[in-house]
Amino acid sequence: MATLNDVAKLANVSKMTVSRVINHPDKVTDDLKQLVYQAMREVDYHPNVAAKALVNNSTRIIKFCVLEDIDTTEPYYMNLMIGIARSLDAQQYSLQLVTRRNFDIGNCDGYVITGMRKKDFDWIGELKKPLVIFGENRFGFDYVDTNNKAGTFMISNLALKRGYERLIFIGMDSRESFEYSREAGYLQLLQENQMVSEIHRFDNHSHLSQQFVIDNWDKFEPNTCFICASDRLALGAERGIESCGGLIPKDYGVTGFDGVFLNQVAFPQITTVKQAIVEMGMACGDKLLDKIVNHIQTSGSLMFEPKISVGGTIRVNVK
Amino acid sequence: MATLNDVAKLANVSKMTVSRVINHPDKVTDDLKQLVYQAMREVDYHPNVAAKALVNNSTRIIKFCVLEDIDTTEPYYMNLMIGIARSLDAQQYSLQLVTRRNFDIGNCDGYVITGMRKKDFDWIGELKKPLVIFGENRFGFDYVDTNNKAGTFMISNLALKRGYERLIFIGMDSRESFEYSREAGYLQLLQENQMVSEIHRFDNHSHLSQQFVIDNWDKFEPNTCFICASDRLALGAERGIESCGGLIPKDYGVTGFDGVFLNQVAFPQITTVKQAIVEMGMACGDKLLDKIVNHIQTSGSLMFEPKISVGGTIRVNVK
DNA sequence: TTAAATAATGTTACCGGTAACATGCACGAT
DNA sequence: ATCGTGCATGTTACCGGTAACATTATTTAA
Repeated sequence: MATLNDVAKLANVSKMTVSRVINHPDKVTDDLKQLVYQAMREVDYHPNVAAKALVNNSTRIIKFCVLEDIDTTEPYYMNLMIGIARSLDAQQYSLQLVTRRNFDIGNCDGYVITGMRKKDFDWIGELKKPLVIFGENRFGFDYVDTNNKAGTFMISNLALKRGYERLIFIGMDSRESFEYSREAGYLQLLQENQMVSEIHRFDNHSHLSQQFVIDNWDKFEPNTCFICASDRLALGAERGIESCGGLIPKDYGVTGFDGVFLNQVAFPQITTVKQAIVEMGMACGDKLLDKIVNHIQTSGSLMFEPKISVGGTIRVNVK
Repeated sequence: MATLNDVAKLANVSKMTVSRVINHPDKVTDDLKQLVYQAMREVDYHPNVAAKALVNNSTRIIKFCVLEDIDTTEPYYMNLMIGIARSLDAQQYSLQLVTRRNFDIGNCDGYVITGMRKKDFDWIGELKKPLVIFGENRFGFDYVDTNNKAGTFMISNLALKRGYERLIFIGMDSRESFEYSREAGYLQLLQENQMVSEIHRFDNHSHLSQQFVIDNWDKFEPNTCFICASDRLALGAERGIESCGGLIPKDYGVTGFDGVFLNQVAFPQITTVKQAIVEMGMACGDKLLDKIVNHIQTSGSLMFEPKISVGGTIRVNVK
């Protein structure tokens, strides 16, 4: 690999001038810059990341910390990682995947943390390196997330427009911010339309929502739509309805939330709120690097507007 | 952060002695070793990875390259990554996720490559850094994989033991090594039992196997089991059978392959060949680091024996 | 006209490790 | 007693960058 020195010799200048061309180009004359650029191209110069890291006392490593149980979340986080990695690569940072188990092992320059719960507030606050949280939170940490409230509002509205008269919310049994926001979107729509709300909550497993639908089947009149807080719950609801002989989407509607993988393997595919996960991953990376490079303490949060992904679980036209 | 020098001063020795205690402990007397260890503990010494990387002309970065389209494979690879990351972390290496797009950007010390197809043989052969392929191949690259043949043999045998009289294989329409091996396991069992084989191949999408079952429903007599080369195909077959009114597992059986996620979201859950993916990921990491650290050219391949994950798509007892 | 300010480039030292060589000391053979 | 030998430890230089300071050339102000 060619080094600064190689470039310097070829261009007949000192290492320092080459370094300046890269880092402080305004302090070098245009003539020299051209010379140096030319030499860099000739020897195919790429900076040595380790040397930079050493002199800057940095590691060029970003830890991506997944605090949730990985197996409940796999497909989702893979996309997020791809986004983060894409952003970091561009600036020669590399991504390290950690969990609660091995969080402390080894050094890094910053963190992207996801799956944070209330109880994590304390130790995360103690961290000395910049961080970005993936997932809304009310503790003041910078975060990136989907606009959860807008998502459920939007899809509840769609269900209403398609003629379902009763909207029942099936939420996640966790007192976390994103869940509140999703419920809030549903509630807002119902209030605006003077409808009666009904919310049930379960752990995020399809068999629980499925069982719920089966157990209460006699209470659900045709023309009901289940607004679910996750595709997993929607999948269960869909199965429950089908096993009770309900017709989807004619008599019963189901909507999900996430739009990663599960909505597609369901049959019929779930009409869901699709999050722009790869893009959010890139935003996490960009935001974090910005904080690291420019020594910014707080840079505010970022909400991505979700889109509706059309499947076959709600009617295409008004009944 | 404490450095070698800090430790050295505290222990009243030179940097070099401390370095030797770490890297060549046999060249230092026991007394000094104790002294140095004590000092290291006192200042909480952790080696500076960047400095090591600089002097060894290494990067401490391993690229994990997914050559397949990520969206068809998400849940699978997330687990693999977790395994790889776990292995690398222990030795202070960090993992970089790359795809075809950004493969060349930035330096590294080695590669774990997955989703390799025949056409990739050439350029992978040109790589100058150590590599491990995830997924069997017949080009001589070291690999880690499940024993695919044993897997389909095992599960076909189970179907047979449970009394299904006809076994139909639904494979993937790709002329890759792992597919051949999976078919081979099936074929071997059928030959040993003097049964007639029947193989169909599709792209790895559930709706294709589903459509196939529906289109040919009249040809499938009760007591048939579909041995599928992936959980995705199995999911489709399961749906096809159900939509035609076939009873699972009473009259029809379905088996899958992979045991990651999809088999669990199916209903009933798919009886499948479960791969030990996290462990294989760790093996990839360990193998690669071994090659890097010890300058080994070729270290042979590694086959993991799969296990059967029992779901509800084949009978529990003989009919 | 000349001293002082300013801009462009070069020199040196350092980041935290490690290899290679240098030193000093104990011990056995002569 | 003398010398070589081997072992334990220390010194030096270097990996590839960058900050801080030094030097030189060019302007500007008095």
